[in-house]
Amino acid sequence: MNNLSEQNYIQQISIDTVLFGYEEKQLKVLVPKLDFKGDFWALPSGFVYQGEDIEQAAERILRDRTGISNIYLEQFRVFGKASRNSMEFLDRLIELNPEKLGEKRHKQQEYDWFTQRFISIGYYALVDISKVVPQKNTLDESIEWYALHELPVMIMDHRQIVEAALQALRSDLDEKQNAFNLLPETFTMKEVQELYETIFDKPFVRTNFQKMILDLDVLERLEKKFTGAANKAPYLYKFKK
Amino acid sequence: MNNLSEQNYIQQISIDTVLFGYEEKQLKVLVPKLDFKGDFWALPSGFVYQGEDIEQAAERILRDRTGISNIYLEQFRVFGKASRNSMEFLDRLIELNPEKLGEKRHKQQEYDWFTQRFISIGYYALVDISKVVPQKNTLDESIEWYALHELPVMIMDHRQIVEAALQALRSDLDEKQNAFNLLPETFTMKEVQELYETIFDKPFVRTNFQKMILDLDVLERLEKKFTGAANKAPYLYKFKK
DNA sequence: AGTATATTGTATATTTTTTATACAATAATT
DNA sequence: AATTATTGTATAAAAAATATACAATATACT
Repeated sequence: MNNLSEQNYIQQISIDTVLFGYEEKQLKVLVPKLDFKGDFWALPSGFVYQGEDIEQAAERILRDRTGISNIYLEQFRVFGKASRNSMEFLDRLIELNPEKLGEKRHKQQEYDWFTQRFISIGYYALVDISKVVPQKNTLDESIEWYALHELPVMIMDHRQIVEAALQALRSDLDEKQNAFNLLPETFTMKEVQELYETIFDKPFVRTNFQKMILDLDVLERLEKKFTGAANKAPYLYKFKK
Repeated sequence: MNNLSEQNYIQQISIDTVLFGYEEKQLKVLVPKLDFKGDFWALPSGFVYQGEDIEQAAERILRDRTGISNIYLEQFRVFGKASRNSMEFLDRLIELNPEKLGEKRHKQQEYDWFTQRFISIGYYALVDISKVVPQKNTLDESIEWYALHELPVMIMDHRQIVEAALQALRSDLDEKQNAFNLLPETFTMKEVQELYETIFDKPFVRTNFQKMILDLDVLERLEKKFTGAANKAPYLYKFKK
């Protein structure tokens, strides 16, 4: 651990991010695994510098893990139960990693900082998964995309945070057209439909879906995409804006 | 000021509440005025105790100002700009109230606590305005309901917080039926319509509005209400649940 | 080259929902 | 008993959502 307790962070506030990507007809979430014994997976998280907007902090946390800026971000909820702290998780972490973390008392200051009760601001983010090269940070053993239905067991309430983020994403889709942020630069209508079917976990009727999306008037039609398949080639579209 | 800096509050986190009521066909907001020279109006605000859920904190803040519990509450957004602090406001407050607040340096600790950069969690709440007897707290000169269109100039970004709360209220109305929390125990359909027209600032067609509301299937029809007017008496309804 | 096949784009029919209009019921007043 | 202003409900018209039909087409297969 770095000397987090000495850095210029706001105390007791954390940012937890749920980064969604879309690949192989599945919604995926970027989840780092901690470089400690014991299989600990946690959402990309961080803290807010004194001179930093909370949105900047969320951007920074994601930029550090993805290498890309200008990620589509939405603040969706604050998790503020008094019982919300990492004491249980940290005790187990230390118990399983005595050689690395040493005796509690030798790291008391650091330990105390971490076991404070934290109020966490939840952000979800959407990316074109092909643009991201996941970046381990110093605490990570790995960082990988996990399909939503195959998420590993996560620490604390991180699983519930993912669930709340998914609900927010679905709900936002009614007014915002943010789903297109999950797709590559260009895509076919079929790909859009598969994405929507994945997000809402229900089928759409092809012809009406096509009309509905085109009526949104947010797509620009490009050239055709010839795949070599023995059928009519679909048009490519891009999200205008 | 009490010794806020010595109390067991989480630092740099505040709760700002926008309490909506409905009276005389107007949406109103409960706004205390500070008991200092200089006309300072601020939203009912407060801090979070170490052992307290953020929602409990919001409830407590509103209970203290209204005397009632079980207020309908919704967390709607976090305001977290780095530039968000009360320094400007406090400087002016002290400047205008030297006899009461004394020299800055004599209250340095208190002053420092207040001028920290705060991240504020916004809650809006809905009440039956007739149930509330506004309670001044020790810092208030007055506390009054102000029509949304006649709000006094408020400190810091509190006016924008009200605006964001109103937007959230409107947006939530699509899925939740929380508007009924603004009405008294029983009400006529006309009163419901007037409330909706006030919230959305647009007219509804009476017959279709009535059907729409009844189709929600959240109202229970009671006896008629005889007002003495020379026309058919309307039914009273109550919000079931 | 001509036919077959799977998919795509669009048009149209059908159903449902929303909005507009009509009208009977009724609580006082005259 | 007729009059008036509202209320409750029914129905007509318009719009939106959903279902169905079909022509266009990129390639494979004969």
